[in-house]
Amino acid sequence: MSSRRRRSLERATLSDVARSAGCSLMSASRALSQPERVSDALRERVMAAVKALGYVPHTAARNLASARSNLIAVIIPSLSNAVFVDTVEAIQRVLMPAGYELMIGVSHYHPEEDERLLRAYLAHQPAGLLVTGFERSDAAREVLGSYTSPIVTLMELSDADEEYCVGFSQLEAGAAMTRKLLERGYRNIAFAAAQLDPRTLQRAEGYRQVMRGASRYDAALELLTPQVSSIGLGAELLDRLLAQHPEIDAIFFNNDDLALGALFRARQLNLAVPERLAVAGFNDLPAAAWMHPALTTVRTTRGEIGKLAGQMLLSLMRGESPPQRRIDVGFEVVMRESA
Amino acid sequence: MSSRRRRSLERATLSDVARSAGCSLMSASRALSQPERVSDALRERVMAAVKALGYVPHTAARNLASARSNLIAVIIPSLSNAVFVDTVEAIQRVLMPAGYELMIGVSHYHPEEDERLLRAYLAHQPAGLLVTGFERSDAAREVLGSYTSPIVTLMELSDADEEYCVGFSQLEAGAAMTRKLLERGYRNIAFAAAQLDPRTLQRAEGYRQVMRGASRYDAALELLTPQVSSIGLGAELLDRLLAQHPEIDAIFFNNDDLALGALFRARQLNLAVPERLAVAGFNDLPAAAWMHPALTTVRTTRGEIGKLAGQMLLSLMRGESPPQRRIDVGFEVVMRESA
DNA sequence: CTGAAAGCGCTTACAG
DNA sequence: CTGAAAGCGCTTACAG
Repeated sequence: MSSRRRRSLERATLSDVARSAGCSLMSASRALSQPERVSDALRERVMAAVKALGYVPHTAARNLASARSNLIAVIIPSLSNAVFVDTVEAIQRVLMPAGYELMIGVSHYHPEEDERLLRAYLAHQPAGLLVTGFERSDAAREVLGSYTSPIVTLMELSDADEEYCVGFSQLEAGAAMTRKLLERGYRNIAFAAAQLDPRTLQRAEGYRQVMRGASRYDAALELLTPQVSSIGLGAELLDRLLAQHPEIDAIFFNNDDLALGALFRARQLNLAVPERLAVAGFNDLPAAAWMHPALTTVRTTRGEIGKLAGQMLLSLMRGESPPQRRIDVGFEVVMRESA
Repeated sequence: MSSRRRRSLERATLSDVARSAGCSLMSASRALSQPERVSDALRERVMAAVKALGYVPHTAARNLASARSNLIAVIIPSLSNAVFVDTVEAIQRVLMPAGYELMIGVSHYHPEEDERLLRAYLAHQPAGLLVTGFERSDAAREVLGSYTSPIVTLMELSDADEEYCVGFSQLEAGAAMTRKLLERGYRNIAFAAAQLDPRTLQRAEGYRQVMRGASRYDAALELLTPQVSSIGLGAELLDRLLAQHPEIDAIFFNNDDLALGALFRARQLNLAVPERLAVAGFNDLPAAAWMHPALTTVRTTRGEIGKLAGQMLLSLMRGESPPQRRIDVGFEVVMRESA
């Protein structure tokens, strides 16, 4: 009668089901959650009532009452980047069959967004949390501090070795590609990056260390821009780098989108790749191998990262302690035609 | 004392906050949700307690008590397809500032997944629902039937005109590109598609109608495969089509990934595009314009779709009736070099 | 401006 | 195998 009652008219509750099945609320509850602990007759009556009323259980109420949750929050910086899509898909493939539901939050590489999402998602009491990388604002860190369920970090490896994480050394990957480029004889190797998220900067640091080690480091050959990565931006970065430093003989791009753009631009400019200019990328997206020349890049196993992180979280949520706190999935430098 | 109590030790509740602030539970509640209706002194004490205890409100409890929800469920078939990523991003941009949170579900083009997601998400009592297209299983339709909050359908337009939807006529888009190809003088135009979701089939139907109208329809030139779209598959479809029907002078691909693959393959085979074979795609992904030859394709405004659908949902959730139930955002045939 | 009580829809020990 | 009661964390009318 009160306006609160009105909702019951709109959607059936468990107590409607119980009434319709002629049993108590809690028998109805049990028939649904532990069907084997209930008589066949009761179970059938309840199921019939569920069907007749179109009953859909109220997850939030269930979670609240049971002090459990089937929600997993995963926070990634971007969905436009295929790397994270692959990771999320893999996570979903292991967590969904286990009865969990994913809440996917996209921070767009903004620390404030990251914090906002963390706050919003933790307010849902997720059973587990998957975050990308270790860097976050103090406020975000504080929010995380009050969270008591398992957390697994994606993409990066903790130095501290006291956090659960699945990833690879971004610095090492940046270093490895730079080393290869030097081995191939390139001397004036530029590094071009956008977005400037922590992983990009770690790769840049890897590049820097190797270039310094070879006494070839020149800060002017580093082009870092906070803009969003895109094919068009890659083309633009190529233009800028070559205009200012025609001596450049190779460019190592922070990701494949940028490198693809550079390859397209080189073609427009009739620049011979890799003879005049070598181009390398990062991630090995599907298009990389198909380009002409085929793109030299670093292959990352994000599917593996998602899968292993999902499994680690699963075992943590079961209260087990996983064999390893930190899983290094590695990476692979793939030399193709462009460098 | 009981094991139930233990949770309170782990995370602060509103009643902990109230105790710490020396006020009633409901004053604390009010201080948080309607800060202006509370004295400055009280507000400050409550805020201090919140901070000190690291209190995070329990969204599920709030939603349950208030019979409201800040959750919006959106169900899309894929995240690997940039089209849906763009759509979701746009939706998020309008709904998030309004205080809503997105639950993103990916059905992988499987009706059973679609149904499962619908069931799982509706169990969270979302304030609104965004779904992709109209086709779904009977079971899914039944689940939807019990849902009483607003629903807006993305991508397609309803014939019935009794549903809320934002999209464009996929059939018309397929027809328009086919017409253009005929105008350009191509005669043996093949249609190649993967995934075979409803929208793909509608585009195929558009192609069919136009080809029939021109008395050029040949069922053998339609290559439909349920496989997942990818660049590699596009290359493969080109091979198959040309092997069986060398007379083909143009291929209209169901999406850009496929068309890109065909362009790459054509280059490997030294096939002149468009002289020997014209290639057209669908969606106008970023790479399309950069290819060589640049890809002829159909530009779809998924950002617009997401934005308008989000706005429509917003006004429906406010109880308003939006000016239009059905918004046609159209499409644009973009003729470039490949056809 | 502030508070006591009831209730959101469900589950969990505890009895029988 | 089944049920009455209490409680999950919060908000909502209703009083004062």
